[in-house]
Amino acid sequence: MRSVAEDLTTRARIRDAAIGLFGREGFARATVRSVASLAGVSPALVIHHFGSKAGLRTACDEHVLALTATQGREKTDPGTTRMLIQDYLNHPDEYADEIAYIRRALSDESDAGNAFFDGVVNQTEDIINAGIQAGTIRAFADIRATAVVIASNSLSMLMLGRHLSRVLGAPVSGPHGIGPELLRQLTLPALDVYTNGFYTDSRFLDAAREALQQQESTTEGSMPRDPGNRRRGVA
Amino acid sequence: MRSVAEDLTTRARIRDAAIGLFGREGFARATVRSVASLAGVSPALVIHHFGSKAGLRTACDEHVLALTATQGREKTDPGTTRMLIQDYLNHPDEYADEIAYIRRALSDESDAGNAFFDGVVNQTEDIINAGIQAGTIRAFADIRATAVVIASNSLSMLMLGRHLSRVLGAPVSGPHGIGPELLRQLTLPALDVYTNGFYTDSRFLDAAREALQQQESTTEGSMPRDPGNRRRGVA
DNA sequence: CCAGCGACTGAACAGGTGTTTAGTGTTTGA
DNA sequence: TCAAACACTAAACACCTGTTCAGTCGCTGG
Repeated sequence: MRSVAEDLTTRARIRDAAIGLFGREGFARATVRSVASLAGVSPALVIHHFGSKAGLRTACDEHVLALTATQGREKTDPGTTRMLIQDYLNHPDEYADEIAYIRRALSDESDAGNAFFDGVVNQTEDIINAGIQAGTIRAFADIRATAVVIASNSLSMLMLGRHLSRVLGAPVSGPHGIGPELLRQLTLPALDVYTNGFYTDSRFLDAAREALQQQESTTEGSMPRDPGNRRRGVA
Repeated sequence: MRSVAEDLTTRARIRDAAIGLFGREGFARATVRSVASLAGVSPALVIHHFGSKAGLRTACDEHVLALTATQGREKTDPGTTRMLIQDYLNHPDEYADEIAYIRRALSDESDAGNAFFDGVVNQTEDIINAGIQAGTIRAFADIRATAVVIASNSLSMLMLGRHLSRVLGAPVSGPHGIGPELLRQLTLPALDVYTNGFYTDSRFLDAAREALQQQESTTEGSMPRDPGNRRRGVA
């Protein structure tokens, strides 16, 4: 849920205007002047409060990240998730700016985008582990990689929302294009694939497994196998 | 495969430099001057050849779109697809600029991005139909929506490549971040989900179906059901 | 031979950019 | 009560942007 208190500090008003504008136009195309005029202040005041345009961006990053972190907790509980989704379906516009901003952050490869993606992957991994223990989710060989695949699939709707809506003829709502009608059309097909699979049998999987093993044996040890971020990589 | 003829027209050199720069920096941040210096010419010549920066972008759009259209044909044949993938794995750098450019076009919601996405969805639909007839792919209720889901999932790797590589500790190669090691790590988990599903049974699917039917009956007829682009939407 | 044409450049232009500066009032705290 | 701190602005700054202009070079057809 979301409190709609509109008595914000000027600083906060500028920041929110920037979040909306950065999400809609991108960081490069949104100007300090446009942010200022949207917030109803002078350009100089924007700099006065945030030091520079980059500083404003950092403040936006931190704000959006803090918001999503609060909502991200306890997502392992399916009830909470459902509540969040229903809340979104009832008040799509209130989240629109932040969603669009996150999409931009993920595209621009900013630190905030990195942190957000890491968080989603870690949450997905938690959900998978909980689901395996509850017996609702299959016990995968490489849970981390599976979490990455699932997280990536989920975020594709965020990244490509406008395209999905356009192709399916659903109304393109908000700066991200994800409206209730789009969710209505995609939920069952997506869950169907996740439940019954896409292929009829394991032919493709087996072929890929063999191909990879073959390649593995020919290039043995040539890859320096960086362990990387394979758990808890949040900044 | 790809011919590596480096005796290009100046016009083509400028265009290729622009494709690389637009993909790496984005259209707004890449300047005419930077394109010119990368191509080794004066800024004025860029305008002389393409009329304006927007004209240059249009030329890049058309060029990349033409390239991908050639490669997109006959993807229904699994052999062709495999050849393309292997070709990519052997020469990842040659495609890097175009891949990054397409990623940008999909993000910026340009006409080229729209056309590209529509093409991918239509090809996916063709593949599904062929697979259903061949018995390798399940016969889905809503083939179009399923194609959208699958296409969107596939393109998520393109959109989020850098994040995927970072989280999995795979080397971030090229401006898009998709390297052979990333493919190696994700192929089996992805195919596993597509083959055996993600959930152990149809509990989630059934719950969603019921929830949607319930919602359907309460909001009956309130939605203006635009048929939209539900087939062959390429420009 | 040379007029004409296209590729190409250096310099300039107008407008937009982020940022600074000097200066408003207005609040606050001793 | 007065000075310091604050929120805020108009105007200017230096720089960067896309684009134009005048002009040079080299080639090519008559």
